[in-house]
Amino acid sequence: MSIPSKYDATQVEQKWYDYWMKHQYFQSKPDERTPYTIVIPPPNVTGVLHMGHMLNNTIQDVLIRRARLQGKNACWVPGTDHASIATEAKVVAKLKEQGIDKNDLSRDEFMAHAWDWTNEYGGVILKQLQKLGCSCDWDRTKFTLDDDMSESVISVFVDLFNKGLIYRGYRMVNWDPKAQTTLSDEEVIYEERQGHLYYIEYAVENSDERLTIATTRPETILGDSAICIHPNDERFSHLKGKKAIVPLCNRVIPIIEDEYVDVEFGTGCLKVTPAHDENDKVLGDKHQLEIIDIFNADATLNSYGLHYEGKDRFVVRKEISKELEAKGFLIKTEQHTHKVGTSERTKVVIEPRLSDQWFLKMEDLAKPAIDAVLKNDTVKLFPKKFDNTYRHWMENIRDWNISRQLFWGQQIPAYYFGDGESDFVVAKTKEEALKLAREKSQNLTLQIDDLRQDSDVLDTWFSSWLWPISVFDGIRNPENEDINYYYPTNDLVTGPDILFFWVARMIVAGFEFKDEKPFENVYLTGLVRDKQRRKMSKSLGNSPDALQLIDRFGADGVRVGLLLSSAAGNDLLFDEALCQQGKGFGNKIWNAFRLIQGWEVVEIEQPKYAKIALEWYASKFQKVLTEIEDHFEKYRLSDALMSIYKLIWDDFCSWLLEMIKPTYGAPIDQKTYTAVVDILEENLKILHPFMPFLTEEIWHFLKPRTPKEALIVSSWPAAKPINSSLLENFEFASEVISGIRNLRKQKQIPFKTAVELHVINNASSAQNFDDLISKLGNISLIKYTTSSVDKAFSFRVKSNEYFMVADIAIDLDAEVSKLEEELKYTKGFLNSVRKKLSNERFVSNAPEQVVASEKRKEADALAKIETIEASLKNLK
RNA sequence: GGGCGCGUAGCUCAGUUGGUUCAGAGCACCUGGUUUACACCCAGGGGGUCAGGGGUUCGAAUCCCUUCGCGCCCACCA
Repeated sequence: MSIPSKYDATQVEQKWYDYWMKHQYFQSKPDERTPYTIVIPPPNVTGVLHMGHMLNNTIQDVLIRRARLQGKNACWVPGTDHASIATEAKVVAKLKEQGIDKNDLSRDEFMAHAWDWTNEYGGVILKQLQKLGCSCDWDRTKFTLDDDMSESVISVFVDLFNKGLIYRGYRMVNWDPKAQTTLSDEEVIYEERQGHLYYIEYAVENSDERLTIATTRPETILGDSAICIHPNDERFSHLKGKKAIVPLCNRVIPIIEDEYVDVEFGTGCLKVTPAHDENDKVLGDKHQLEIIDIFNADATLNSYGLHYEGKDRFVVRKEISKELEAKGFLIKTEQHTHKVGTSERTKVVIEPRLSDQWFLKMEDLAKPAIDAVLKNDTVKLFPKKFDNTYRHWMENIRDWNISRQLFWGQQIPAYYFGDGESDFVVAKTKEEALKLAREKSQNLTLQIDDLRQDSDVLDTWFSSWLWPISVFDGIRNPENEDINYYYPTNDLVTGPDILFFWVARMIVAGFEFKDEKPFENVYLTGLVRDKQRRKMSKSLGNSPDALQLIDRFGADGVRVGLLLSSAAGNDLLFDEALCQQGKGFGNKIWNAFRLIQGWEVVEIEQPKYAKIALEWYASKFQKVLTEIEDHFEKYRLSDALMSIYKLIWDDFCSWLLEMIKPTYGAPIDQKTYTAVVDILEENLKILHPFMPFLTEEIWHFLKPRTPKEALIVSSWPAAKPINSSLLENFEFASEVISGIRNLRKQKQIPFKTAVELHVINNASSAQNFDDLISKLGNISLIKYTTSSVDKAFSFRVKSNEYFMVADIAIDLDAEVSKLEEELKYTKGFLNSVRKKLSNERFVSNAPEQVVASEKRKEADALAKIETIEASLKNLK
């Protein structure tokens, strides 16, 4: 089997993904092992892979692959979300291109189109996740609109309704006039906008007086049903009980009093439009005002709009302000900055609108979910700082508006049987509904065709909040094998932007429907931003094409690039250079492997330096392994990766391989070779979760393996004892080697010129590294001595002094001034230490060990001064 | 307006309970090195009043106060 000199990711990655699929390593069925379960945050079914997904799913794959290596029954459930409004908006847009207006279609016709679209584009993203290397159990792929998933949703709705937690309400909701549906509060994005404050005069009835109000929305005066003043505002007290006349439509409205009015703002006098503002609605209810809705569903004006009927709200705003000005009602206009709610999906300004909606009471449901996260630590958020955000939201939770005026989703299972809106029943099926309706109406002649199902569908999140339960069919069959085995799941990896939409609600659903948390840990990733800190988005065009990145750097390279700088919860400033670094890392390992593979192995004695080097690496590996475990424990994946990166690059390649490497062309002994291959294998195991393809490729090149012996299902290295004195001694030896290299560079002594090394004051037990020092420093002789060496370059490591004897002329003056410089610094250092030690309060207050360490510093400094002075004497 | 968090090397960030792993890492930068796995490389190096000011302490990047700058969440005054 010939080994290519360059690693070609594009070839290799597809090969191994196919191999993994073929041998079904991703599949999971309940068995006697401990389960480790992740449910994917289902991406939108029509979505395409973007940077956020890449980050998110790389993290999940790292976790799942590590668990698999640890011998757990790893199960990663993939799937997609029907994303009601987002998908429906896309379908509507596509139909429009074909000249079809959604409003001309029946529900069934529209759904047919939507399913066509879904079947055509849906799941593209799942294929893309495979390119990234995601080891999901694809046989378990779920879609939130699958029949079984929908059944679970409907059954939950019925259940909550029967518990009295779901109710209908005529409420002010966020209306998206473009999508013509309700939005949840979370789907409304407030943006700071430059607007105007219009000052408009209203005539007071039966009087010459005029009253000025300030508004940002002059078009809504047509829906005014009162003027409101503050009861204690003396400027207006004479108007109490009087009436005002709305300009243009000349409607007579009462002047009411309420403490809600802020006397400082505008004119201190407020117009009340209960149909179009939430606060005004509250006032309207309190004072029993008429509700005048002046808008159609698309935010054009209706018949209350007089001659503006049919025109858009913003057109009317301009025109009506002109008309008001022309007729003398508009006194002035001021610039005014305020926040405007816009639709997350369609970007249009949302319209507060009164309508009949379905709500879920949240307060009681939220209680166990609050305790789980904030009191019992049953569910842990990483990083912990999100606890506060979570608390704030959960403790101020509001009822959840779960109905949407769309087609794409689960239709609300409420059936009306009379003329009125209040004559309805809620049931899982139409047949059951009929039974209930007959009972309720006492009308046994009711037929199935007399039932009208509510035309709204459920909010998308009303299906995804069940995700960790419903993917295992735990709603319909609460005691099935899967749900009992896999639930609760272990880790959830998602963005903090859906902490409330989704994470919090899943926790609520978990306790309500399973009496148990849905997952133990929540890893909240950061948002992926570009180098200018802008959020990566389609509209900005600053998001790189995910698949193109994989083509250029390999999935392994991209995975490493993403993880290198993504501490949990911190935003990630994506930079392609990091993918390049990831790819470069792969190349480095590939070449280390080629080096090892190229050696001629013979039965000769193992050199001492190789034995000690291998012993050292064994301990070093263990030390780093415990660090890595610790990082994983804390979900610090980028730290874990960086530890592995440094272990492999620095310790394995730069130190170990250089130390054991035979001279060019020479063979290597069998013992060392076997040991270094074992070491490489252990390295591959811990790297595999991060770089699955490259590691699997090398794994199979190292030895012939059966499918059962594939790296993906091998084993995570077990912890072994660490020889820490060996590590310390190596540390010392490596400083000596650095010292030699440093001197060589300074004095321009090339490596191929062998030099002698004389050591005085030997205080280390690192002597068994001498062979290595000689090898890596090209030292012909190491001599332990008691006196300074004449005409030699020197350096110090701790209290040892090293003299490098080379056959070249030395610059005495330069050596002297170097030593004098060092002497000066050391004396200064000694002074500062002594100053501290002479401070009585320090000596009496500081812990013993701190004082002791200062004393040690003092002694070390004194010794150092002594040796420097001796050297100087020698040189002069 | 209410709440939370941040400001450490040119960049991105570590830095647990104040004290020898306290000033660190990766990248970038500078210098030298190509017959010998890798120039996607090797070796060496420079670089920070820990945002500013004040306080507590024997001792502060770390605790407290304050100023400045930035981010996020919640509520939204017409």
